[in-house]
Amino acid sequence: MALEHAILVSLSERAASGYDLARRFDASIGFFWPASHQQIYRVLSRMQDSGWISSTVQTQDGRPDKKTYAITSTGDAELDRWAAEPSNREALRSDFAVKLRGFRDSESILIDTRNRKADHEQRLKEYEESQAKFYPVPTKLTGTDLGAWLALRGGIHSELQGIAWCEEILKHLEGRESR
Amino acid sequence: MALEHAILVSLSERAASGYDLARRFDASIGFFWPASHQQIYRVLSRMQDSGWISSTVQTQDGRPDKKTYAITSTGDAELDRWAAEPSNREALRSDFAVKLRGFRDSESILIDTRNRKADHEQRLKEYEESQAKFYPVPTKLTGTDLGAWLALRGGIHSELQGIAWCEEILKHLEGRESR
DNA sequence: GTTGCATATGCACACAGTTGCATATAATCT
DNA sequence: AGATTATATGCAACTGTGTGCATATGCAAC
Repeated sequence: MALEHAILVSLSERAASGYDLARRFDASIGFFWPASHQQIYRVLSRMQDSGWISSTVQTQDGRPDKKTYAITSTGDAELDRWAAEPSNREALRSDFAVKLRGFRDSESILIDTRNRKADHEQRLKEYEESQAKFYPVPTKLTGTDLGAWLALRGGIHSELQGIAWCEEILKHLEGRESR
Repeated sequence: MALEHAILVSLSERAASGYDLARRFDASIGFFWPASHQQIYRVLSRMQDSGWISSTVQTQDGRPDKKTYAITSTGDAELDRWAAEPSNREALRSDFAVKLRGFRDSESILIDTRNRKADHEQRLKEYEESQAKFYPVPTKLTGTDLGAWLALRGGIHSELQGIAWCEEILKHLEGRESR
């Protein structure tokens, strides 16, 4: 029951179609809650049935028709209810950690680790660009912007941690190899 | 397709019953791949059908019968195959980050953040105790032990990062409140 | 003696997420 | 003219996870 709320958050910022949301999920909210367009369309129908959102069909020229969804007052109340509810800690669930724990082949772990590190660095770069672009003066932020910035900070912390871990692994495994 | 492999890793260390595995998952492998006993029993059946594990029933006195599972050579081969396969990066999926991003009520976020911080600290303590107990001299570790230690290091990094994030949030939100 | 806990195994339903497929318009590129 | 890309929406099947329920033994505490 959290994709619903991620969508509500996104729609509370601005009304959007399923397609728009799918793109937003690829770029911003999706950093913290990834979702495919199929999933988004399915959940949007469900949310409309619950009365959390309403839709209007727009005819566009040069493009297919577009169903734009907007948050309703019921949806807004639900968002309030959810925000007040304590969030439960997401469990760590890492394929890679299990693989490390099993430790069969040092070579494939090294390759994996280097790839992961590059991946973390790439993501970190995206986050930092986003931070520089949207929140250049963090001390002046208030309300929603402050929250969004702090969420982004979480992403940045997470990538930095991932990189530190990879470096620690490389330090210990590459050292062993060369000996 | 990863609970299977987490179980294979665990069984490759020592044969076990579903019940044993459930307890191990609560304590060690489960740090990186949580699983309930129901899920474990279900997957064990599936794995036996695939020939990855074999079982023997043991009659115990004073306790219900026990089905002990051991890894087969097929299972070992599967573990090798899986270890060589590149692991895909687990996506960040955080309810809390979405809530921050939405930022409705600063008070409930503060409560949430303090709880999360305490939670991270608790988990960190467990990891550090485990580290002190099982891997007191990391530089001397080799093979499986080195891998298990590096996995644990990942957990430690992750908790430290979580704590740092919480502190950053508190710094910014508590500051705002008092003004 | 009965309540609760640890041991031990499992079914069934619900819900969430992934993947593959399907369809349609229109602009741009080759 | 044909291919690709972007816009736009959705169904269906499968897989994985979570939650509740069911059952059985035996020990220890109250």
